[in-house]
Amino acid sequence: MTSVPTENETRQHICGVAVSLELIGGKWKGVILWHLCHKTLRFSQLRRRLPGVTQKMLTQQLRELERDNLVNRVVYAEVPPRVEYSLTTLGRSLEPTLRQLCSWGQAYHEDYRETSE
Amino acid sequence: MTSVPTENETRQHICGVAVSLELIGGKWKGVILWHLCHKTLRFSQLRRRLPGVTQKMLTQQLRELERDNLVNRVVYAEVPPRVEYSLTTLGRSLEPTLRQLCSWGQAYHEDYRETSE
DNA sequence: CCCAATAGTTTCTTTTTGGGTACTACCCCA
DNA sequence: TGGGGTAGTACCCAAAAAGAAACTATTGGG
Repeated sequence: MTSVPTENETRQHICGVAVSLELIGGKWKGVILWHLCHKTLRFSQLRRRLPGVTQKMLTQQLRELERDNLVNRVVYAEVPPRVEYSLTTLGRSLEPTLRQLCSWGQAYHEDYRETSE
Repeated sequence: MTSVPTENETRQHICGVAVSLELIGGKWKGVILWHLCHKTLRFSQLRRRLPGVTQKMLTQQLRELERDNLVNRVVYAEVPPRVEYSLTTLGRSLEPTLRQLCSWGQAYHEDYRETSE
C-alpha cells in the first residue's frame, strides 16, 4: 500500500501526495508546522519566527490549519490576550515528513546556491 | 543538523521546509514527481495520469522541474514526436519524502473523509 | 486530400493567494 | 490622559497560479 501507483492502478485512486500538499502547501503552512513541531508558540512568537508574514496571513493560515485538524488553538482569557498554538496528534504525525522536507531543502540550498548567486 | 530550530538559532538561517515547498509545492509538481518516481514517462502518458491537467500547465510545470534540476527531458527526433521525462539524481533523492507525503496523505484522506462527505 | 497522433505554444480569462493599511478591544503603567 | 503590548478584523488591491480554447508542425496512413 501507498506505493508508487502501477500502470494499471492509476484509475480513480486519490493521490496522497496531492492531499498532503493541499494541506501543507502554500507559502507559510509548512514552516508554521515546522516551528510548532519544536514547541507550542503564541501568536506573536510565531510571527517573529516568520520573517515577512503579515498578521492577516498568519491568522488566516493558522485558522486553516486548525480547521484541518493539524493545529490546536487555545485562548487564555488574560490581559494582554494570550493565544497558544500547538500541534494536534495528527499534526505531530507530520513531523517525520517535515523533518525530511527540511533536510532535503537545506541540502538543496547548499548544493544549488550557485544557480541563484 | 537539520533539526527543529531552537529558540536562539532562529536568525537568518534558511528554512529547508520553505525551500522544499517552493520546489515541489503547487498543484501539480509533487504528483508529477511521484509518478516519475515509478518510471520514465512521456508527455502524453503523464498527462493521462494527471486528471484535469491542461497541456499548458503540464508543460509549464515540467519546464520548471527541469530548470530546478529535478527532471530530465529527452527529446527523440521522431515523428510523431516523443519526449521522455525522468527523474534526475537529485529528483530521485526526493523519493523517500514523496513516499511519506503519499502515505500520510492517504491516511489523512481515509480518516478525514467524513469532514468533506 | 484529409485526418489522426504527439508535443507543444499563444492568448485570454478566472481564481486563488498574498499583502497593505487601518481599525478594534482590553488593561496596565506612567 | 495617552501610549504600549496582544491578538486579532475589515477592506481593498496586486500578483501569481491555474485554466479554457484555439493554434502550430510533422508525417504516416486511408
